[in-house]
Amino acid sequence: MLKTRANIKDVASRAGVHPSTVSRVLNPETRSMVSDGLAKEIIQIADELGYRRNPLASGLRTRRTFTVGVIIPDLTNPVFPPIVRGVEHTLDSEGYIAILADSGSRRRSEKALIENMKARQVDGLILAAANRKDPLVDQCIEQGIPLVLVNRTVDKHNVTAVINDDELGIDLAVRHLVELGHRQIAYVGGPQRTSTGHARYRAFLKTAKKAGITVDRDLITNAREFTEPAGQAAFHELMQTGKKFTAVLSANDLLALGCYDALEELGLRCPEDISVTGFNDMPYVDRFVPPLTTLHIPHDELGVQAATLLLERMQSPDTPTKQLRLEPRL
Amino acid sequence: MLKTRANIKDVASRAGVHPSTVSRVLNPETRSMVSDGLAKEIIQIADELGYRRNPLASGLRTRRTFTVGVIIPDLTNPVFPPIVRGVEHTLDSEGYIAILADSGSRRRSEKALIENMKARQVDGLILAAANRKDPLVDQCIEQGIPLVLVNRTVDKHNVTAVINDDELGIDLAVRHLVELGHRQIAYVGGPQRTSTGHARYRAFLKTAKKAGITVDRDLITNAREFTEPAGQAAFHELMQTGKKFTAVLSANDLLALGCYDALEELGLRCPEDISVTGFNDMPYVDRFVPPLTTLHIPHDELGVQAATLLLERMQSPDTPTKQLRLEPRL
DNA sequence: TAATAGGCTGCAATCGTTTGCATAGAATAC
DNA sequence: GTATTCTATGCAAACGATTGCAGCCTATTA
Repeated sequence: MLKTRANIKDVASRAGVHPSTVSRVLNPETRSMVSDGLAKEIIQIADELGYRRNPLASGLRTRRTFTVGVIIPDLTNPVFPPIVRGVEHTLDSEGYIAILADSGSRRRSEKALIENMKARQVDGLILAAANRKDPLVDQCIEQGIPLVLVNRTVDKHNVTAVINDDELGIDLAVRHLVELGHRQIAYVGGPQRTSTGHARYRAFLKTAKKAGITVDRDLITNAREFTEPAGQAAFHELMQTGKKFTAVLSANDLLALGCYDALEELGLRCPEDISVTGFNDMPYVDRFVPPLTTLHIPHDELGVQAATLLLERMQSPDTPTKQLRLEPRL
Repeated sequence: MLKTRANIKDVASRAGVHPSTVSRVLNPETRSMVSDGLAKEIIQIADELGYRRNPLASGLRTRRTFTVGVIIPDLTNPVFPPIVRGVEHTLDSEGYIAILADSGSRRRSEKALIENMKARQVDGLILAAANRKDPLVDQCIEQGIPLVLVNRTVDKHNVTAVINDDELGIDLAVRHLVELGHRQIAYVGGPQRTSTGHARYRAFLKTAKKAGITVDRDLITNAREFTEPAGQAAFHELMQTGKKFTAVLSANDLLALGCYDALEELGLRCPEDISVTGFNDMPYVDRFVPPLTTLHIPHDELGVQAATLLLERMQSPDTPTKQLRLEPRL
């Protein structure tokens, strides 16, 4: 029935020392300033009293909160949970906590979100929803908030980011389709304002040329969003060109599912009539009918790496920025 | 190029008043203590200076952090993201933030997690991973931390919880199967240490009896975990009894998927040989082969309600506890 | 032996707000 | 016109930690 948790003064008075001494003992950086014997004794007493440093008081003084903000566009998009989990676990192991904000598809003023995080004195920020040109990112950099992008990046290279190697991914997918004998491959891309949509699109152009297959501009379309309906619409658009194609590569699993919807509407069958390939690795895609060939992206690892890099940057904010690309596989 | 964000003193001196006056103006509770004219002026100046209250300092003094801890067992289980999102959005609209912890399937010492949250002075806690008898829950209650359970609850009724109406759900499922003509229905349940596993099990017994169908104890088995392999094993167990059944109702979608796996191994077909029904509403189950009949649980709403109740409790900690049951549908 | 260096610990200010109490002036009551 | 209530503001002490500086004591050096 403690009134309130023991504080540093309680420990100090019980040990017969000044609070500052206790503080020094409990802080790894200053631990060596106090004699071993006394230190042991203080630690013991702190344990007995169940003392825990008050992060508010500590943060107020030191301006470090051991808190990082994690902003994602939509937690129900299956891409993000594993990322967030990787981030959270990694941060936790270093004593940091994650405050999570789902900016919502409506982009519930991300600016306000970031303002809020800043006001709460987060030590760093992980952003999973950046656009290729993103004023928010610039803003963070200007203000010197340690920042790591994950999943998507921006065009500028002055930001640390952990992303999937889209070029490799598309390369794998195209080669796979070519090996299956496809020569007319259509492409359903994602929004070009995102780095993923853009990179995959360019990778497709490049790889297709390299593989020596027809690259017909009419068979390439970029959806506005990474959603099922957008994929559906895109597929119909492809059909309306009247051109023939035997396979469609889509930049994202949700788009691929949209293609399925369209196929069904048109009474076509997959893969007999047209073969569909996805990109992103939603869980359980292998159970879909028909099973979707897709690329496995190591989302967990994306999160872990992002958190690791952020920890680094928070330690020494002047480490050069870095772009990390993780390898997907079929 | 501000040295640091404006603080209350800056505002005060610019307005020619004492910091306490500024504080009062900016705090809705005490706003009325200061004259309207002055208040307006101060607000204006605060705006100009881009003043934001420092939550650390404020929290240190008031012991409120406008922060709640959200603990879930595994973010990659598709049940939880919508819950978390609902929680986060609701909290955000009231100025609270969510700090998220994924306790990990290994139950990475939840006790430590809660300790950590407590040390960080969260104003409340949302727990999605409770067991029916959960010492952690008792601990929170003892310590008087406002607490709301979501998704699962405990046996005792002295806790506020928002859960799915499992009895109704099972009832719907059983009636559905009966309408399809099934009379021998097997049941693959979940772990009995969880309220969901337990409630669904009891509901099955009750409903089956009510519906007048055979309740053969041999055709009822409870898995140890809500996982695919556990479901698979459970199904094999059912088959080994040698008893005949035409449908299996499983307490969770992952268990249902495990049943599919087992069916496939045995060369049986669904629904021709045996019909499988799930429970939980993973996204995209309708695309599985064969399509899984399952119950839709309003997970978003679960999260929203949990957050709402928690906000209530944090306002007035003595509001009586409440158990909220939301209705699922087929 | 005296002077100096170095190792430990205490002192007190500080981080930015909040809030009980005091007070000055205005308003009301008598 | 004085006494009494309000109202609106200022004062200063917390909240719980950290940290530059000062000072004491012991060990080292000349």
